[in-house]
Amino acid sequence: MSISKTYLPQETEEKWYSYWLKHDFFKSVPDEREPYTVVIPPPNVTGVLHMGHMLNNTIQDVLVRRARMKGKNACWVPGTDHASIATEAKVVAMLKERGISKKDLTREEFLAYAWEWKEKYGGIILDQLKKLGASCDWDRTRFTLEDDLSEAVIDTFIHLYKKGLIYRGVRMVNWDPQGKTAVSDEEVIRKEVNQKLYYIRYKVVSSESEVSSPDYLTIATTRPETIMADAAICINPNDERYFYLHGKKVLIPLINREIPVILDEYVTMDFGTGCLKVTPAHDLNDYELGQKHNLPVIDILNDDGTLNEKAQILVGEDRFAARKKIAALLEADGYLDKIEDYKSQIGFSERTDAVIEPKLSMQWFCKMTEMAQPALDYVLKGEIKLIPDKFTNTYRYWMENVKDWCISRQLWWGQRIPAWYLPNGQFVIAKSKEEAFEEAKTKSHGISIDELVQEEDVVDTWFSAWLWPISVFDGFKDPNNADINYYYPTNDLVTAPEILFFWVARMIMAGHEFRGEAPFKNVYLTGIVRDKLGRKMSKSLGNSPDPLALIEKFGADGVRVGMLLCSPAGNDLMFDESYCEQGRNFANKIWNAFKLVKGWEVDEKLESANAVAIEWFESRFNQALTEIEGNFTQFRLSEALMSTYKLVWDDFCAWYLEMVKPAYQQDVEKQAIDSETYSATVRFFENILKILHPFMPFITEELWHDDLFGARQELDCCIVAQLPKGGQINTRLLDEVEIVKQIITQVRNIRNAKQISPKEKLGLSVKANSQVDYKGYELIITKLANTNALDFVSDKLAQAAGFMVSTDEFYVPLEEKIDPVEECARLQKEKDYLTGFLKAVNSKLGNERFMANAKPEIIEVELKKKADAEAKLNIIEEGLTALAC
RNA sequence: GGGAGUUUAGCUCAGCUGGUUCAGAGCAUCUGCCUUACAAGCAGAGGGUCACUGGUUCGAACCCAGUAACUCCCA
Repeated sequence: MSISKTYLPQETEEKWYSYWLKHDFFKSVPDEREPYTVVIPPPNVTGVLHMGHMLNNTIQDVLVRRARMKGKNACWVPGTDHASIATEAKVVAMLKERGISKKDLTREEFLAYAWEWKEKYGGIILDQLKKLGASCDWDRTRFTLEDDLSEAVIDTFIHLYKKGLIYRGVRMVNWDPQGKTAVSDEEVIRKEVNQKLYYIRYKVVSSESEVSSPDYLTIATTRPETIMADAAICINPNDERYFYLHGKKVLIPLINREIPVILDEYVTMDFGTGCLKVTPAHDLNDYELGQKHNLPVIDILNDDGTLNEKAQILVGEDRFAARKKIAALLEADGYLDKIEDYKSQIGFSERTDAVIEPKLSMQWFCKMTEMAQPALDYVLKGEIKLIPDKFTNTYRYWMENVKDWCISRQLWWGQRIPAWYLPNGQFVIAKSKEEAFEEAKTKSHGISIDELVQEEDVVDTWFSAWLWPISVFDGFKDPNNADINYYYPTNDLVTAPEILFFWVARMIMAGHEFRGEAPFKNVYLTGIVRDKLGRKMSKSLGNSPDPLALIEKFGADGVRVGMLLCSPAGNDLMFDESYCEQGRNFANKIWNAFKLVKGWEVDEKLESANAVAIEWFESRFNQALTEIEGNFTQFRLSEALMSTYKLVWDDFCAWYLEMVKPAYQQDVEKQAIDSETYSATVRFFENILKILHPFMPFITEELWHDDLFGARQELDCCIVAQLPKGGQINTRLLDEVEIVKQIITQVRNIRNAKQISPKEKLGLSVKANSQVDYKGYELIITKLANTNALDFVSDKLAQAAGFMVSTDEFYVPLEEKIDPVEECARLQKEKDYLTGFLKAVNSKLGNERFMANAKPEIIEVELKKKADAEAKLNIIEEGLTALAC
């Protein structure tokens, strides 16, 4: 291995990913080990990798790799989602470019194009994940629209229908006039929009005798184009202004249709004019009001959002064009009172961005209440943990107020609903036309199979996604197969909080319904990746970096570290390239530490001089191991990474390696080192590679195979190495080394302040008052602070820069005179601080209520504080006296 | 309109049961260094009214009430 000056990711990533694949390290088959299972949240099959995926999959890969290195049988199942609306929209757009309209195609022809599209673009996102280092078992790659998974969808549909949980009904749905399909509430994005409020006069129909009251009323609406669908005008029965309207009828302007005035307290008296036009076909609240008052439903819109013949006027116009035109018509005929600006929330389709139209239509629904209860219980009882747990509240609220799920979509790209209609309008639910025919015969004698017509609609994409943790293991086709029995329930699910409800919650329902068991144990909810300014990264804003370009620039390891550094659990993360830069720099640091060790040559004749340093790092490593383990248990991944980062950079590189590295020898190619230090360092390095591997798989695998670590068997790889087990932690040693570090820092400080070169050796005298045996640390101190051997003294040194660490006094003799005034000031400052500190401690200890209420260990701490401060203060006093300040 | 969350250094965040030597990291900043692993680096330093106001407590970044700003969810 040639050692370049910096780490070059491009040269290693491809090599090792292929190597891992070739040796089936990602592959999992059931065995006697404990399984660790993760199913990927399947990305859209036609999508490309964005920063959200990067974060999500980095986290999954870290968890999976760590589990693998803990001896578990790790299985990460990849796959893609057919994403019916999004994909169909893309296919329609592609066809349009080729001059083909969906309208002119049969279902089969369209699907052929769609599959062609899928084959062409379907694998892209998975290939991108490989660049990131994702250790998925690619042999298990599934697709939500493949035959087996589709069959599972149909079977569950039939199962739920038979159980009475699926029904067909007329409902007000969110209609996307551009996609020409119903979309779920979750796929509607509400945005505040500037609108106009039109005040329109309706003529009151009156008998000739009454002329005392105004002969019209005024309503306010944002949707004048729907007046032709009005079924009534509603007023609040308590509204004194309108008592005269009770029992009256009015005429709809322009078309002069007569509609009644109805009374309902639903109407807010102080909004608009207090008169509400009731349009049951085009507004959810109006629909409910209409049901209550038995009003007719007049739907004046076509599926594409144009007006139909029921509107009588402006037939064929788009709803927005019609709005403008009707305003002009009303104006011309004197029906338009005024127009005001008005802000309100409007729903937009998540997929097509079209304004959602509330529309009554016949749809298929899945009842939720019954399934929601057990799904809620899993979370409330803690059998499924949401991380962070603040989401538990939101989850509960949603599950307690769950609405039936509209599962039909007016699309072709998806699983077609297994309903067959008879000529008489009845339908049967069956897996195949033949089975449907058998059942149809019992309903309608003499029917022929050709008369059966299958439902045109497909099911909502989530109706296949909710089965994912079961269907990827063929749990429907073969409910007792070895895989499902072994891997299910899975362990951790890593996903975005945005889909907690329409995916996670429903998977829990499906898990309970079809397996009687929750589908996973932990749900780790990542934040949304935002840019530095806090804006969500999106294609339209153009603020999302290209993930592959980032990998190109900083290396996959660097990007993985970068993603994790800024990703506290559940909080959004403000992504910035500089995090990846930090990741890259870290990789480079590891690389260079390796270069240092690589440059050593064992000299058997040398005595080991580093026993203390070795024992210290061993303890420090074991301590960090415990911290890291704790962080992982709590899913604090960025903290686990930070602990690892500091262990490697600070403790290993900045302290340990500096302590043990051979002093510079001129004209020597390889630095000589004793065998004990060498083997300990190599062992430490190997352990460091192990704990780094889940975060930085490529560089660690690369270094793992260097002959520094001896000859490796073909299958002896870092990816399957077992994480080091914790060992002894010598806390006294750890504490004392902290003191030693302070001494070194203080000496370096003096150097800095006095502008003395690091190359110049200094003297160092110790007046030890504590129990610390500095003799044992002498080598470390003299080496890192570049001083002569310690001079143990019993008196203060004049003509020296002094400092205190704990209660011990240190002096660095200097040639230049120490300014006694300056020295006095330094001591005085320290004395002032300690006096104040001591005062606070004493007042605490003198407080009866503190002594009565505080826990004994707290009091003990305070007593120790007091003793330490007093001891230190004494020494300072002595110093002050000696200087005669 | 209802609900949830957030607010700690220039930035991103820790701070776990209210109690260790005046609140901690990382990055950024400043100063000095191209010191034979690393300038993608080394050594050192500075930086805080813990959003605000009150309360509880011997003791509050932490508990309670209110206020403000921001974010998200639901209508």
